[in-house]
Amino acid sequence: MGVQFECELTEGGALLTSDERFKKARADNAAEAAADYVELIQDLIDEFGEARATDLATHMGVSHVTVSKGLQRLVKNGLVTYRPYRSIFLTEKGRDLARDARERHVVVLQFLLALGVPNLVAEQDAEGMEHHLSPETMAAFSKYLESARAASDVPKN
Amino acid sequence: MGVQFECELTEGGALLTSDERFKKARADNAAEAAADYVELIQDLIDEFGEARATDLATHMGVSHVTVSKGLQRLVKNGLVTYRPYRSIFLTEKGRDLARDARERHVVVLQFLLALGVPNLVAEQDAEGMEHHLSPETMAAFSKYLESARAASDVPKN
DNA sequence: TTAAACATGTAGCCTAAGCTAAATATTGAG
DNA sequence: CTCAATATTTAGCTTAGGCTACATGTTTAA
Repeated sequence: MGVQFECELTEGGALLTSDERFKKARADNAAEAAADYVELIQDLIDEFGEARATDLATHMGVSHVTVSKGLQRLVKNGLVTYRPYRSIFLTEKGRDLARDARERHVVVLQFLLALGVPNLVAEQDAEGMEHHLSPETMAAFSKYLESARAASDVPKN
Repeated sequence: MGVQFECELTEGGALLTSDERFKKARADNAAEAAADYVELIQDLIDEFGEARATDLATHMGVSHVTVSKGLQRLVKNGLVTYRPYRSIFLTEKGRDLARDARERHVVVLQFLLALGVPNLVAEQDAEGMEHHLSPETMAAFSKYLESARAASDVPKN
């Protein structure tokens, strides 16, 4: 453990100060909830043509009150617009974030499935992981997926 | 998105209710901080023979006050014992958790490195991911690691 | 041995994410 | 058109994790 610049991290390099990992992990946490919201909102819109607060609460398994406060925060952060008792809309920024989240989700999920992780577990883990992956790791996952597809040689064509 | 039991999740299955993923992700968050603490405490003990609150603060990049409160919670949860102004010790339970966290960390890190993710990024992402992986996914990572090692044919013996 | 430096702790504040209970607004059936 | 069902918001509480400022305990060096 202990990030420190160039050492062999896996064999107990000296612990240095203020590891960036920790800060990163913390900062991510804030963005995570927002990403979950916009992703689900977009999904609901795609599926049913609109997203309502109650639907969000149901799907996320939290109370409608929690959603109400969450939405207020999304509005404050410019990800969402809505009028009381009306449908929820994503802003440009919100749609971008949703698209991003979605793409990551798909890549991570496919990757786990390709590795042989069972469907349900893969879904859960993808949800847990997808907010914590750097572009580099996402790229590595994609690359693996491609080579795995190539290896199994045009599965169905 | 949308977990729902057996469907093809990757091609927009109908969104069902109260996806378990969300609940899981939330519950994980609480345990995550604790795991980070005990892992770092164990590392400091291994490295320097003891762990002090200030060291934790420095390494985690938070204030000593935050650590103070964090430690109080760890004590409350039976992971740690310490006397004011003295070294911090892990309980049996704390050591178990630390060992677990450590093993997971190593596997995830090795896995990412094997996939070609650069060292520093792999460290960061491992930190982000390691608390969110099911036993099944951990097993899949291990399996991949083994076959990767086998493939590169006894790299150095 | 005592004052400075260092380590810890406490008070009090913030945000986020959760909750229940209660108020209010909208919709839809009679 | 009105009343019940449904949807949303507000108030107020909890826990967790941050913070600064300040208080207090411990070490150490002159």
